[in-house]
Amino acid sequence: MAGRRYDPERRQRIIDAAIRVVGRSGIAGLTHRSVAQEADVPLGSTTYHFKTLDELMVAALRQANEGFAKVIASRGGLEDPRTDLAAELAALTGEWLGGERTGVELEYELYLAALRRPALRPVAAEWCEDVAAVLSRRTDPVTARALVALMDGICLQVLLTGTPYDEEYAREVLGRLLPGEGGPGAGA
Amino acid sequence: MAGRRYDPERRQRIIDAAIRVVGRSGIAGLTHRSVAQEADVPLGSTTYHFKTLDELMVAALRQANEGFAKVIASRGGLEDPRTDLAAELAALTGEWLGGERTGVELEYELYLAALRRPALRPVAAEWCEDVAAVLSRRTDPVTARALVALMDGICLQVLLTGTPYDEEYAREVLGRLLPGEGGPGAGA
DNA sequence: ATCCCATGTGTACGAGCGTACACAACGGAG
DNA sequence: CTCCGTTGTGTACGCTCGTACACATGGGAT
Repeated sequence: MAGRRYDPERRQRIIDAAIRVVGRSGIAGLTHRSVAQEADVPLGSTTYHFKTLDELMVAALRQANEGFAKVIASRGGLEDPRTDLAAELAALTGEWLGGERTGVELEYELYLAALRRPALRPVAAEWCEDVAAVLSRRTDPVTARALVALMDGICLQVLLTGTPYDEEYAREVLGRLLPGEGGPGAGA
Repeated sequence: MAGRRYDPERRQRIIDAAIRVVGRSGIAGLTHRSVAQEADVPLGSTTYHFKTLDELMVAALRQANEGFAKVIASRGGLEDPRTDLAAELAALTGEWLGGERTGVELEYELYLAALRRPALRPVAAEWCEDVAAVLSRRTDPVTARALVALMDGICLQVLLTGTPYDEEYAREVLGRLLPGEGGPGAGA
C-alpha cells in the first residue's frame, strides 16, 4: 500500500511543469514530451501518471483554480459587508490581471479549453460555482453569477484585444449589477 | 488578366471548409490536410492559398464575425429606441445559442484563439468594437462595452458549464447595466 | 534467501503534421 | 510552331507526436 518507490512529489512536479508549459507555449504546446522535459522526468513518467493529456489538463486546471481561490482568500475584504463589493472585485481583478500576464493567460486558456473538452467542463463549472458561492455571501446568487460573468467578460476583452485594464470602469459597471447599491439587508 | 485557371471560388471554398472543420473538430483539428479533404481540393491548394494556418484562421474568424453581424443586422429591433434593449439582447443571444451549438462553439473557439495568437487579436478586437458600436446607438459607449462583456461572460458560462441558457436571467442582469432603467430620454 | 509482482523507466514504432519540391497545364511572345 | 513563365497539383521528406512494449528495481510473501 503506497510503499515501495511511491513518490507523490513526482506527480506534483509533473503538474507544475504542465502549468509552466501551458503558460509558455499554450495548450497547443502541451505534450507528454514537453512536460517530461520541463519536469525533468522521463517520458514514460508522464504517460504513467497521466494516461491522457486530458487527465493532465484536468489536474492543471484544478490546481490553477486553487491558485485563484487563494488570491480571493487573501482578500479578506471580499467578505466584509462594509466594503464596496464592486470596488473589491475590480481591485482583485486588476491585481490578477496586473500581475504576470502569463499566469492569467494560462488559467484562462485552461478554463476556456473546457469549450471543447468535456472532461474539463466539471472543473470549469466548479470554478464558476466556487467564485459565485464566495460572492453569494455578499449578494444574492443571481447577482453573484452575473458578477462572475461580467468579470469573465471584462478579463476576456482585456486579454483578447490588448486593451489595458481599466479598474475604474470595472468598478462602475460591476456596481451596476448590484441590486440595491449600498443597500444592506443581506446581513446574517 | 487573371485568366488562365484562375479560380477565386476555390479560396472561398477552402475558408468554408476550414470553418466546418473547426466546427467539427476544433482548432486542434485544423490542419492543411483536414481542410483540403473537407474542401475536396488537393493538399497543395490549401498551402498555396494560405501559406500558414494563422492566415486561414484569420480569414475564418473574419467570416464567422460577418455571420454574427448578419444575425445582429437581421434584428432590426436592436436599433429601435422603443424596444427594451436588454430584452432584445437577451433574445438575440438566446437565438444565437439556441441554434446550432456547433456554430456558436466554432465562433467562440476562433474568437478565443486570439488569446494566444496575436494575428487573430485585431480581428477579435474588431468584433468587439463592431458590436459595441451597434449598441452605442442605444446607449453610451461605456455601457455598450459592458453589455458586450456581460454577454460574452454569459455565453461563456453556458458553453463552458453546460448550463442551459436562461433568457430571463440574461435580460434581468443585462438590464441592470443600463444606466437609466427603462428611462427614456435617450431618444434621438 | 528466494521469488514475484507492482512500480517506474527507456526505447522503438506507426501515424499525421508542415513544408519543400518536381512536375503538368495553360496562354502569350517571338 | 516553339518556347517560356505563371499557375496549380501531387508526392516525398523530416519531424514530432501518442502509444506500446520490453526492461530495471526493490519491497513483501513464503
